[in-house]
Amino acid sequence: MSESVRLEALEVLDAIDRHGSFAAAAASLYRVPSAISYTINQLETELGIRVFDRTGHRAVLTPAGQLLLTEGRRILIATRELAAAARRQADHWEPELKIALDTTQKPADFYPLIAEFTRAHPAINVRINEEVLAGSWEALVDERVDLAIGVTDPPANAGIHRRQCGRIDFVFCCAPTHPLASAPTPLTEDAIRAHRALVVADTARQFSPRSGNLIDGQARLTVASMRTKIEALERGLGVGYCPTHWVDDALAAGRLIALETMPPATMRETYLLWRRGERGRALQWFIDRLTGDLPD
Amino acid sequence: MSESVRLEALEVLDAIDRHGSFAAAAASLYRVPSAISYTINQLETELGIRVFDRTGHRAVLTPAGQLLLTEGRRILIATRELAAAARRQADHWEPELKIALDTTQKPADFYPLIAEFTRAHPAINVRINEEVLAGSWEALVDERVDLAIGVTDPPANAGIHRRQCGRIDFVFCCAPTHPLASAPTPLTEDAIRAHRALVVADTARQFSPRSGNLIDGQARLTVASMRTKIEALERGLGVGYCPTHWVDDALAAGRLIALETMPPATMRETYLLWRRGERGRALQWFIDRLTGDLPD
DNA sequence: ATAGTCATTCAAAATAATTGAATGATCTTG
DNA sequence: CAAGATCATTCAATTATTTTGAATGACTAT
Repeated sequence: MSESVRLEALEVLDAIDRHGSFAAAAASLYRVPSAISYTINQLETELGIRVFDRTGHRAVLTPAGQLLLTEGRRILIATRELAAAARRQADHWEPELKIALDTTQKPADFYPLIAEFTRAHPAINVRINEEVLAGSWEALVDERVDLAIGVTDPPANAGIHRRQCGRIDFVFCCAPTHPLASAPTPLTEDAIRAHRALVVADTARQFSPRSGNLIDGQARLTVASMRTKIEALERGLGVGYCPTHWVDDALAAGRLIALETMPPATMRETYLLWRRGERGRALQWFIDRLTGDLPD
Repeated sequence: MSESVRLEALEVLDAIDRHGSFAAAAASLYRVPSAISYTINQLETELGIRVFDRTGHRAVLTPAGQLLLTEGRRILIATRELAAAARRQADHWEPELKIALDTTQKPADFYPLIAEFTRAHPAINVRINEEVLAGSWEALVDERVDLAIGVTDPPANAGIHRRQCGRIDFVFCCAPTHPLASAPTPLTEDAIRAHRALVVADTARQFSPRSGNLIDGQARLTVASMRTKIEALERGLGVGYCPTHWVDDALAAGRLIALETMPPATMRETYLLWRRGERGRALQWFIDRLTGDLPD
């Protein structure tokens, strides 16, 4: 009456099924057969149903017993996993680590690191969000992510720890067919302003969107990611600054051309950000790796 | 050591969280506070971790304890649902009823019946497959479904129970723009053979496909369902027999025209089929309803 | 037929859970 | 700031539950 199904009973049910009889199950659990009968009886009276059909020599599962067995196994597994997860959590290994990756970073550059982590810690889930400009910072503050990688110009905040983890050079690009491609360089702001800028949308939800490398008064085409921005640049839909490592291939293949600007494209430092006080070991693992040998 | 997490402990954890303190939880469980301490201590020693932080006045969950609470609640719910499902199963209410609906039947005709059933038995899942010709029968024999509705010409089989549940009239149809539309009626087999037949593909996987209402030597266009067949007929892609209730609208709207044939279209009886010996109450519910007042 | 296996029952023994009183720590409130 | 209230823990005693072991009857295989 207190609890209708006890894990103990599900455990016994599993043992009976796997060993073929009450007696064999009893042996496998280092108990006596009557103890098995007792547990199954208790289960049956509690549920008010028959779990085994005893008309024959050996007891055989009823359909309801079959259901209890198969679904019960799921519950047993979930329970064991919960115990393991709780122990890991107590050991400061998070069950899940959520990472915001700034769109200036190429996700593929991080795959080897992720692969290494998941190999070492198969039970810990890793989730990667791609974020733009203030999006990473906001996600961190809102506790939607635990670590932000590759953020440029993070605001100062006492609750957020930062560490420089690389630098990014930008280059002004457009398609070879774009009118600006044949303009005299270095390009002035006025020359650029006459053409549509390709902008990756800030993923921040609440904070006022920042704009990076942008000239006031310029028409914009806003896209969702760096990858889309570069595709749009290649198709001549606009112009804009891109991280050099994102456009190396396109520049080498002639799908884009680089143009000097005045003032020149600024180099920016990229930061690793995490909430001060968070001491999860998975988080620490990534921080150590990313500031030890810089992936960029 | 025997079981690392007991449902009892998860229950207590839940009560502590919901009532705010060990003392309040004890009251809600009609036990004494020390019993709560005992259970939590047992959980902690079992897992080898702290579940509550007792530095302050009142005990507060550690991150690991939080994990145990939230995930543990899922397990408690799953366990209660399992108990309920086992009782229903023992009461001969199947956890799920799988129905094969022959393509000669319009699914919409059965929605009210399904709705009535799911309203009366919200916990029982209903799954409907649409099947063609031998497909329903095969799905039944293979135990992929429990009930087949609207099957024509079912083979005799000792293990399969059948009951007539309606009849279907067929009518030979084509688009008004189709060459046959202006041919002299009744159409002879030779006249029909010259034109492509629209055929719904038999969904049987192993048994040799049957063909319904088909003349040998006729070119075919095979489609996946009666709905597709009628759409293809309307677009003049072929000719063929259709159940009258499927094409009423199209005939009335002039999108299809009906043609007499010699020999004339045959009426077929439709059957309800289920495996002999299956006595589930959900199955019986549908059998009773479908043979009580015929939905067709 | 007979020896072996199987599940059950029941009383006894062993184990586990619960209680209640005592304790110290912390919070509330006047 | 002191007094009273609330909180969680401990420990020995009590109560409840589980496990055992021996006896029993039912079935199987040889």
